[in-house]
Amino acid sequence: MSGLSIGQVAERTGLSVHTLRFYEREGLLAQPVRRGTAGHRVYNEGDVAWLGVCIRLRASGMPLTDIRRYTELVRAGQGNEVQRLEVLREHQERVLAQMHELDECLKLISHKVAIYEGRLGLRDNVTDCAP
Amino acid sequence: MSGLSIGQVAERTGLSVHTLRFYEREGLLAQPVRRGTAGHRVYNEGDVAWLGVCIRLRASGMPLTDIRRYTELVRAGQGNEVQRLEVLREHQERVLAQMHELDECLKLISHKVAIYEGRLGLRDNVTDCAP
DNA sequence: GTAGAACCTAGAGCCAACTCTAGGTCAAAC
DNA sequence: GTTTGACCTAGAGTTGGCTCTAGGTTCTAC
Repeated sequence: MSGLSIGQVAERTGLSVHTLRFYEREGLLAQPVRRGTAGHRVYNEGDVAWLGVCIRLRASGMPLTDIRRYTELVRAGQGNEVQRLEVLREHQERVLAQMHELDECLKLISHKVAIYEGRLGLRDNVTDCAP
Repeated sequence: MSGLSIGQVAERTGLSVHTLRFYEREGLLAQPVRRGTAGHRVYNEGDVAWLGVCIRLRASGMPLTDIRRYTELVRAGQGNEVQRLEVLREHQERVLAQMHELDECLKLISHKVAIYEGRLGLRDNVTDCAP
């Protein structure tokens, strides 16, 4: 069932093998990756799932250092739930702020798009305005 | 009414004077900034407004090269509305995609937050689950 | 037995987007 | 008249996050 090569994990996660090794060096893996013959990395489903979490966190702008911190807390085991919550809540705030920012930006862009569509006659009755 | 120093613009936009000069070098300003005594930059309200747009675009992840491209189109004057629309629509798509991604991430984080709150007894009836 | 593919390590390189430094000008305040 | 502060240029340095290279091993297929 388990026992994936780095290439397989790369394929499944969308990360490059380079990035997978890099993430490991950076301490983003919950457990140290096991090694098979010739020192080849052997990943399991848990690793892939954890990488999925890391990818989501990265995609939402969490810096690698924060992901590492969180990973270290998870690795340390029970007893630090308060700190984990702290990290997560902090990021949650950032994500919400970022969503709000994107929303504002979207308004601006949509407004401009409407203007240009109006100018090009693709749309009617748009009152133009600068800039 | 108009006639702002770089320092004043920095204060009003939240960008550093370094960044303002950098953005200018990078061609992000719709018009070349006028110069006053001793070659000092003199900005007007239009410049500040345009910088506001650039800031929004940056905040939503548009790379400087794309902002420059858009700026160049605007600078070139009427006749390229189709291209401007293209740039804007492309970015609009990216922003929407990014919002969707953030949404997914937020779900994940909120789920985890709920789990830890549950473990800490800050919340009831949360069914735990890995990872 | 040899060619090719997939892996390994250590470390260099790259890119975007700033950010800072050195060395200088200029005007106003003391 | 000199000090202070805000500005100037050109160019170097930094940071984060990858991405790639060189040189090597090991397994599989021909």
